[in-house]
Amino acid sequence: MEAKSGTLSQADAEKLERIAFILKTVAHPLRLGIVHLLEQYPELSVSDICEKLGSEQSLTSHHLQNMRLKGILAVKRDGRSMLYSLKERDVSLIIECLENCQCNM
Amino acid sequence: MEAKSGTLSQADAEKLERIAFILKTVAHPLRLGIVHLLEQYPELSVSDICEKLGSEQSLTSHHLQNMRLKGILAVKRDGRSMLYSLKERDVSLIIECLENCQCNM
DNA sequence: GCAAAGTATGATTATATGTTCATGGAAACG
DNA sequence: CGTTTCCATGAACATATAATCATACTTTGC
Repeated sequence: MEAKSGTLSQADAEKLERIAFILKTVAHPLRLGIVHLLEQYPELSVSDICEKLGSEQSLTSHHLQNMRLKGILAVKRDGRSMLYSLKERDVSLIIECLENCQCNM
Repeated sequence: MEAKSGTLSQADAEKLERIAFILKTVAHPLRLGIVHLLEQYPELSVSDICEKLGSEQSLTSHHLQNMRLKGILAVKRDGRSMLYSLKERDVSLIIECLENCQCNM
C-alpha cells in the first residue's frame, strides 16, 4: 500500500477489489465450511461434504458451482462422484490465515 | 473444529457463522479500504477517509454506518467531525492476518 | 442568528444473493 | 436395458446489497 496522502493508486484499488472478491466468495457459512473441509482433505465428493456439514445436496451443489465459477475450486469426475478441491493458492493462504488467527476456526 | 465423521457441532456451526459474518461485513472494496486505513490510523474522520480513498461522502458514510451497526467500528464526535475507529479485536486480527498473507494488501 | 463545514439519513432503483423444489443427466450395477 | 446413485441445473421467489440523490442535522465562527 502506498503511503501518499492523495487517493489510492490504481494498483492498490485493484488489490482491494481482488481481496474483496475472494472474501465475498467465501463469506458464507456453508462456503466457509466447504473451504475449511477442503483444507483438511485434498479432495471430497459432494456427498462427503453434505454428510460432513449436514447440508442439503442441491444447495451444496449450488455453492460448489458458485465457487468453481469464481475460480477458487477445481472439480474432476471419479466414477459417479465429483471430486472438489481448492484451486488457487491465494485462497488457501487467506483461509490458512483465518485459521491461524486467534479467532481460529 | 471437531474431527468426528458426522455433522458439525453447534459450536462449530456458530463459529462459521461468526467468521462469515465478519468476512461479509468487510468483503467490499470500499469497506476493505476503510478498515485497512483504520489499521494504520487509530481514528479518522469521514472526510479524511473520503480524501484518502477518493470516495464520495454519502456512500462512504453509508458504509461506515453499515460497519458501525454491525459492531466492527466505533465513532465519537470531535467538533463537527466524526472520528471512526476499529472496535473489535477479532476484526483487527482477521485484517492483520490478511495483511500478512502472501496476498498482502 | 446566519452561513458554512462536516455528516447522516431516507427514498429510490438496480442488481445480486440465497434458498427451495422439481427435474434432468451421467455413470454403475444388476 | 432398467434402476439406482450421485450430482447439476433452471425456475421461481424472497431478501439483501449497492449506489445515487436530495435533504436534513449539528457544530462552529462570524
